[in-house]
Amino acid sequence: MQGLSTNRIAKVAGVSIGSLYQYFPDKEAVLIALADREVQALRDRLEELLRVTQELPLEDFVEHAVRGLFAMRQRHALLARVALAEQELPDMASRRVAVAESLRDVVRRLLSRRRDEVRPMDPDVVSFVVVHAIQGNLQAIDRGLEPWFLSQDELVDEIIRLIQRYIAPAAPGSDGGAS
Amino acid sequence: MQGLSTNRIAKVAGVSIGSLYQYFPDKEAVLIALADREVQALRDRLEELLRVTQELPLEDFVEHAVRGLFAMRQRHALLARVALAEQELPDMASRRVAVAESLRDVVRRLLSRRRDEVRPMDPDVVSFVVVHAIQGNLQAIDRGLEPWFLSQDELVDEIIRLIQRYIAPAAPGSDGGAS
DNA sequence: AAGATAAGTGAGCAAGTGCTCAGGTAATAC
DNA sequence: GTATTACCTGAGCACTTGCTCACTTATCTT
Repeated sequence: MQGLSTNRIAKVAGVSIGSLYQYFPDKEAVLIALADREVQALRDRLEELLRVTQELPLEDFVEHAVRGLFAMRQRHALLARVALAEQELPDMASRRVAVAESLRDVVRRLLSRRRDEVRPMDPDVVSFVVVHAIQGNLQAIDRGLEPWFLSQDELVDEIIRLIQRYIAPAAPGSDGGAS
Repeated sequence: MQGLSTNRIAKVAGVSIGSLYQYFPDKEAVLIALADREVQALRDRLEELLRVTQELPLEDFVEHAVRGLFAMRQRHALLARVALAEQELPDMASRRVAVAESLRDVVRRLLSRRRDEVRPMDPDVVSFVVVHAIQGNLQAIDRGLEPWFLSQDELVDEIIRLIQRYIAPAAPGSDGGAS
């Protein structure tokens, strides 16, 4: 599994496989422990982001938040790696769900604090869409999918605009009125 | 590699591994052939989507396009599966890039045809952001990440709204003026 | 008919995986 | 010293993987 074998993990950790298996029942437990450590760090960062952005005006707050998520994503490459290995490790899936929930929860709290500055919305639905719209773009960026003529900065700027326009109070004319 | 072994592929295809390796030099070639077939089908569907939506009013067109992409994604689960295996197969990465480019290209053509109905935009940047915002959400949905209290339909509706608000002509008041 | 060419087969190889277990080492107790 | 206890080690197991190659089968030629 692409350089995440138990033998390699043990070697990198500086112990023998024997020792590794004295502390963990199986490989899944090892990966989960690794992931949980990352997840905790990620949660701490999110809390900090919440604290830092809550005093900013709405526009800057969105910008700050998106840039913060971007920086976090780059830093937690290991988590992404481990999460990918999830595929066949069932208990891993729940961790991933938990991470997504944390993210959505933060966004929901961020948005509900500014309830009167944004359009009326269902916070659950909106936070879901926001989080995964951002994630899809960040994923594309750090997969190297952006074409050579677009810089990362331009794209991040545009993602910020996407979110800003999405949560902005409804434009007067062109509202989608259909059920 | 989770049920995508050469032996299994051969069995499913109804031939022996020996025969498989008479036609393909190695596993990567097999996967690429599988992927290319899917990619072609996907491209055809995209062209059809372009044709079908071009007469619709802007709102319906966005809705139709997003729903179309959603349906496509579900149908091409194999491609996603193979693309995941890309991880360690270098030549696979370029196929994935090509798919992303096709998608962006279609969106760009869709948008540039309605240039006067939407806000002024850089078509490359916008199509990138649109495609990957949608992809991030669809991915989350078919990873089963949506919470139990949100239905898929609600989410798809909201994704549609996200795109509509993003490409809509600028609202008069709250435009992001900072460079 | 026999011979030549092409197409297909699957046991088995080398390499890698997750994991075990007989044995080693070091500290403490008597 | 000898036991007891605690931790640690890595050769090696059972298994899966991508891939090979001696061999069988089918098709065509004369």
